[in-house]
Amino acid sequence: MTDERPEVSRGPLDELFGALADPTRRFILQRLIHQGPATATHLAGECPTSRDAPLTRQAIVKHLQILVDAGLARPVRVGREVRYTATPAPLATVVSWLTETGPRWDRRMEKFRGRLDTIDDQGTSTA
Amino acid sequence: MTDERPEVSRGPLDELFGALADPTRRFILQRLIHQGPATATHLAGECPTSRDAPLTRQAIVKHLQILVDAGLARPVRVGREVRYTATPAPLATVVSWLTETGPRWDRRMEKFRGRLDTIDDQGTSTA
DNA sequence: ATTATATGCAACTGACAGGTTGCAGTTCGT
DNA sequence: ACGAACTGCAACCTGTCAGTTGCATATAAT
Repeated sequence: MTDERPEVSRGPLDELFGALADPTRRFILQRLIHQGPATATHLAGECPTSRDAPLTRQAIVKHLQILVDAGLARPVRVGREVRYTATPAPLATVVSWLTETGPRWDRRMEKFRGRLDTIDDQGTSTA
Repeated sequence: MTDERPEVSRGPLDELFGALADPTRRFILQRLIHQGPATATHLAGECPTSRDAPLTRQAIVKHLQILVDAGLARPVRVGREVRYTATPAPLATVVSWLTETGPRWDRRMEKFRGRLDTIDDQGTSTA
């Protein structure tokens, strides 16, 4: 009982929103979802940089780690390479927060909330 | 057209997701939405801190500025005080991105996308 | 065995975010 | 007019984030 205040969130929303706050991370996530799993080395050659030089593999690795920490991706070791798979399920948490945030939104989106729970760890089968 | 690469987003999504990535900011936003407009000074006394000391007014002001920059709040001067009002309309952009991101999500959420546009624009007009 | 490819780890840099303090300028109330 | 309350601005501190480089290590192919 040392703590009786509302206590600032500190939940997964910080990691989720934080992960999505970076354009490179959003690019990677969409890339993994739409084109399937890929390795950090491979992604390094694909990510747009807004500069002329491409991003380093290590930079990508760090971004991927943040996505993994947020629960949005999962590394799978295949021989000497590590293949990252998108696991977009936690996005439902974000949508959930958004729909609970607006006053009229609540009215408008209430009926969808139940369906969002049916989203699974699909993204792309690990195979 | 000197640029033929996909060019990393750089859009409002960075500011939107970035604004929502902080628990204090989420608290303020919800506070403004649910309890109505308030001044920075007033909010300073309400925000949970996870520490024993409350946040400074200046800290709140900075948070509010970030929300304003993201289009999620709007300052209204009333005499000597500045009352901040929530303008949650841009959240539709976030939901929109989320619904366009998943493959099956698209199927599942496609029918809602049109309705999201009906959320009223209370203050997105920075111009 | 040797070489090429891919990941893992650590140190380092530059920039920005969150937060504080102090002070100056405005507006309200009496 | 005078003091109280509120906002605005600027400097400053600290930690974290994005990104890089260099090197070590593990696996695959020949």
